[in-house]
Amino acid sequence: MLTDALLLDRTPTVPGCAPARCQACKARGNSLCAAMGDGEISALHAIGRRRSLPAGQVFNWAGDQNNHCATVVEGMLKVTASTEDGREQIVGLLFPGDFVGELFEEDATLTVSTLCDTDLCTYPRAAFERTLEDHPRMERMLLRRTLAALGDARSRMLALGRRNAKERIAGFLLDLVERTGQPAGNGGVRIAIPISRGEMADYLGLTIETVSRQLSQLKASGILAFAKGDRGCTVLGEERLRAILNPA
Amino acid sequence: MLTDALLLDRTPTVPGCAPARCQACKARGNSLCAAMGDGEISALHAIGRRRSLPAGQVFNWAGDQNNHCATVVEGMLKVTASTEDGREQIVGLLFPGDFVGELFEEDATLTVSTLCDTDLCTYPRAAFERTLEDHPRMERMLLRRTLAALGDARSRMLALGRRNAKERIAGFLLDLVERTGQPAGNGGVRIAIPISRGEMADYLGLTIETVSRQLSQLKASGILAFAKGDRGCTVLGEERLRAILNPA
DNA sequence: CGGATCCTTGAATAGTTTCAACAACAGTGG
DNA sequence: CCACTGTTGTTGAAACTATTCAAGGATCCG
Repeated sequence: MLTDALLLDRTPTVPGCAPARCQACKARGNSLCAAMGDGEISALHAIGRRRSLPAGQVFNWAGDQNNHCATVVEGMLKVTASTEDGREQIVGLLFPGDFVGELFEEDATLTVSTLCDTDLCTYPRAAFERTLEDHPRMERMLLRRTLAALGDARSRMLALGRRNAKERIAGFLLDLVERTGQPAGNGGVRIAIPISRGEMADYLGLTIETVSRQLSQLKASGILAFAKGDRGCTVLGEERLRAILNPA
Repeated sequence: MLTDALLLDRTPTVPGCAPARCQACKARGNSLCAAMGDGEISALHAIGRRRSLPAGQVFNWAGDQNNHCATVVEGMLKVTASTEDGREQIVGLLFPGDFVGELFEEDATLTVSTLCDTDLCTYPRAAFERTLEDHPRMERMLLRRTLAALGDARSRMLALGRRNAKERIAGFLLDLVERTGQPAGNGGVRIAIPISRGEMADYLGLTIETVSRQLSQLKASGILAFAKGDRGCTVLGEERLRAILNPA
């Protein structure tokens, strides 16, 4: 699975009571806020501030003081861990509605940065943690999300520890099919690849060159179709991808 | 194989004060139960059953119905994910006080099994989830643990995706120093290696042979000392291990 | 147009796995 | 008691996979 997003428990809202910004928020339906009634939500609204970041910007550096957390309103972010000598591993991707930040930690251990222009609803971490205490439904929602993220992390550990390059690429593409797949005219599935080759490599624990070579091979064998400079592709052989991911 | 040695403690609940079983529980101090007062804890006690498992026993198979969760009272377990063709990756280790199980999932995706003789306090998952709802302090404790497990998983993703064999071994040994290290006479640190070479390999995403070779090399270079058949070793060069883990 | 970034491809290299053999040890049963 | 078997760990050699190093093409934007 590619995403931490979890759709559940959509509390019906009563129009007219929630602050205007929250009412109009695109992420409201599947963010932590979904757990809050219109009355409750003003507690979060009171401490939250909207912030727009351009693509490629860092929200928080590993090692810095961990003062802020946030909800993704629109856009995408990556969470990266790195070795001292600069090797990077993307340990998570964040989509609208996802929670951003490491709670209960004085210093950040991970770097969070935007993959495209992104809107966030940010909160001071301390204030957010206090709000969490007062709203068990929100805490429950966060628990479920965290459990989902943990499940995700564990399935990626299997990929990083035990799958070869071709299998990792196949798994990644199949995740994208699930998340962004749209039927294409020729019976294939059109998917968006929202990140660069370099970021794919950082996500999959490979090098840029290996990613490029594997994609070229899939193209040559007719499983995949994509044009140069195209951030997306058409999956023509979904079944064959599954066969690669799970060899006999 | 031995027949399933399964011991059930059916101590009746004593309302009002902590049940005797819980009072005497070795894990009480650092498990979820630590969040509960003596009165509260009887709610958990009411649904909990003690269970002893011998080493090498499976608590729950991936794919099976996910009906039970537990707290580790004594012993150790491993959580493994596997590919369809049988490659295994240990995605977590569990120690006394740790929570066992995947909440809010109908079917288990991971296999949990004992690494040594282990005592658990098991709960029916549904009943546990209900109890969780009634006890926000317990839920908060579980959230913190889950966040910690996620942080752990992410640092292991970095290791699996970006570190070579020697670095993974060094990191693993340093973790053990932190967790089980005892000063040894000669200025070194004595650590227990609680798992077999094969399990180390499954944990680190390597093969048995590579683990064995790397350990032999560390021994040859005087960083490590261990005898054949010894499930433990003495770290003589902790600083040199750190230098391996974080090369310039 | 020039420079920067991203992607692709080739050749050589290095690191890990695979395959194979063997030693040490525990438990089993004759 | 001793062979027999299965498990665990070690070591060597060969094979393979992914990385590293290197070069060139494509695209975008000033």
